[in-house]
Amino acid sequence: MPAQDPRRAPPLFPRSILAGPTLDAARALLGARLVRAPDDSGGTRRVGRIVEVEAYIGEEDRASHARMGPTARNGVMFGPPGAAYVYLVYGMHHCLNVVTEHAPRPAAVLIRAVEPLEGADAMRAARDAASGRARPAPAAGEARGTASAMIPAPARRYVADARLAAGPGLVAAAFSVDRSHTGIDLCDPASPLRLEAAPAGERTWAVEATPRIGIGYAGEPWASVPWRLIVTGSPALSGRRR
DNA sequence: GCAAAGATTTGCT
DNA sequence: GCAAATCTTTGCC
Repeated sequence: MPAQDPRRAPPLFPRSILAGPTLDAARALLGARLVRAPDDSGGTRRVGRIVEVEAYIGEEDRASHARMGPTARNGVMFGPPGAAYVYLVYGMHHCLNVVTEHAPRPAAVLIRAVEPLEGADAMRAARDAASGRARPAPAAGEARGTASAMIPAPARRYVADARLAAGPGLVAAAFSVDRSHTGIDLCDPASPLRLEAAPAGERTWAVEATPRIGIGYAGEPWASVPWRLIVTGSPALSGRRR
């Protein structure tokens, strides 16, 4: 089989899929790549394979942030597909969503877990930064601004590469995503954070559907609809391991 | 203007 | 297995 031309542009994730029904988009996002371009927060490119997502569909979905209509927080959900929607939960964790369907219908897919493929070290550093474990050294008198001086992170429990982004808050932390990313176009190859399609020929994977996590307040049927989709058997799925 | 809960993660009991 | 950490957004007075 011929080697792929390395100069070829990365396979973009098609916006047309995100513009379609949200459950179809969610299914298609499994296996796709979440890509973080190199920047100040991490010197290397970070890439992860999406293995767990949840769909939030329409104003009628009582588990969705769109349930109370457009607000300052959720406004981007009512906009065009492909935009990032990032919010803060529990006052400390960020969650990354991909906006789906056509404006003004509000819908999005929450990226709950990815399998690291590139840049695991940068992901570890970003997690430490997000959790405040590695802090900038205190300014010493007039010699301020030595941004490279960092207090080493205290010892912490070992985390396997596959578990670095095994949860929605961890995905955002590992990829240095926060609310400032809300509204950026995830289908634009120039965006610092973007989606890419899985390489052609990558083998297919089994998918399972389960109820969504942590939305019991929504009541039925919303609490039970199987709108959480996972790649069967992935070591990077959210939740505590046995 | 204030009180309550949240699309989570972690560490300790 | 349970509770703390932490702050924005929403709901009600």
